[in-house]
Amino acid sequence: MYQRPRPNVEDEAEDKEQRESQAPPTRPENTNLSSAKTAAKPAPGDQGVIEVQGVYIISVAARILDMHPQTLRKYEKLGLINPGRTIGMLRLYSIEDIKKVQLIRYLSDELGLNLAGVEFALAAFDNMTAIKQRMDSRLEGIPAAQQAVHEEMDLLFESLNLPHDH
Amino acid sequence: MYQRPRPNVEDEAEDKEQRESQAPPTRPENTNLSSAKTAAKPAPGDQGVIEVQGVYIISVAARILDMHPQTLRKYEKLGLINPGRTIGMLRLYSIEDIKKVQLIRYLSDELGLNLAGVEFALAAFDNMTAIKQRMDSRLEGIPAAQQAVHEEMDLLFESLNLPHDH
DNA sequence: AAAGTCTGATACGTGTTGTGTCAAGGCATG
DNA sequence: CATGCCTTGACACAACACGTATCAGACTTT
Repeated sequence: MYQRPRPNVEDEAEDKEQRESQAPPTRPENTNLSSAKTAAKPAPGDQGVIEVQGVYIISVAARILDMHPQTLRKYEKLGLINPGRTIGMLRLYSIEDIKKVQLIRYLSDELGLNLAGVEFALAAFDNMTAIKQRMDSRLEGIPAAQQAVHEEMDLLFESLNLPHDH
Repeated sequence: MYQRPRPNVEDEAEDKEQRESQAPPTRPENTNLSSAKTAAKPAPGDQGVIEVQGVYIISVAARILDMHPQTLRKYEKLGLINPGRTIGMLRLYSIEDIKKVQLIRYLSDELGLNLAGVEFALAAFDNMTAIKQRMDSRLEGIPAAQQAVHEEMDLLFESLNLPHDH
C-alpha cells in the first residue's frame, strides 16, 4: 500500500545525503546525552559551532506533543520525520522536529489525511519551497518578477490551508 | 472528519459560480438524453456551439472505468467530481469527468491517499495551475521570466508524481 | 410498460491508524 | 553495578474509512 517517497526536486543537487530517512538511521559520530533530556541550553564554554537550541528525548517529546511515543516511532519508520540520534542511538527531537509533528497532526486530524496523504503533502510543501527558491534565484536581476513570483507563491501556500509556519 | 473544501485561489474572480459542487446539483435548462448513452457524436444539424464530444450515463461510465456506480455517486457527493445532468437529472459523464475519476483512482490506489487526501491533492493541482497562469500573465512583458517560471512550475508538477495529463 | 436512474439509508468486509504491550538488549547515571 | 529509560521488532485491538452492495419509492427515457 505504501509507496516509496516521491522524487524530490532537489535531487539533482545533493545526492549523497540521507534521502529523507527511509534508510535505517546510522550512529552519529559525536553526540552524547547529558545536556539534553530537558531543553539543553548551550554550555558556557561552547564555541557556538554546534548550536543546539533545544533537544528532547522521545519521552519528553511525546509529553510536549501529548502523543504516544510509539506514534513518533511509527512516523519515523514511515519517513515522515527524521530526528537526530545520540551515539547510543537515542532519538533527539529538535524544535523543528516538534513543529513537523504538529504539522503532521494538523494534516491528519484537521484535514483528515491518512499518512500516505501526509507524506504527499509534506513532499508537496518541500517541492514548492524548493521551486520558489529556484525561481527566485533565476530571476535575480528582475526584481519586479521576483516580487510577482513571491506574492503568487505565498498565495499558493495559503491556499493549501496550512496553519501558519513551514 | 471531513472539512469544507479549501479556499480556492481563483475565488476573488468568479464568485457566482458552482463553487466546485458541494451544493446539490440543479436541473439544467436544456439537455436530454437520446444522443448520449454511447459516445454521442454531434448531430449533423448541430451548429457546433455546444460541442459535446462524448457523454455517458452512469452505468456506461462505470463500465468504462470498471467501477461501481455507487462509488461514482459517492465521489460526487464528496465534491470530487461534478458530472453534468440531463433535464431529468441523469448524470452525464464527459471525457474530462472520466479522466478525473482515473486521476482519483490513481491517487487512491497507487499513492494510497484516502479521499480527504485526494480532495487536498486535487485542490493543490487546481491552485498550482491557477497560480502558474497568474504568474504568466503578470510577467507578460518579460519573456525570460515567463520561461523560467514555466520550466520550474512544470518541474513542480512532475515532482508530484502525476501520471501524465491534468 | 419496461428498463434504467434518481435519492437516501443501511450494511458489510477489509484495511488503516493510534495506541498498547511484550521481550531481549543497550546506554546513562548515580 | 543497579536502576531506569531507551532501543528494535513483533503482535494486538478498537475505531474508523472505503468500496461495494442492497433496498425502497419515485422519476426518466425509450
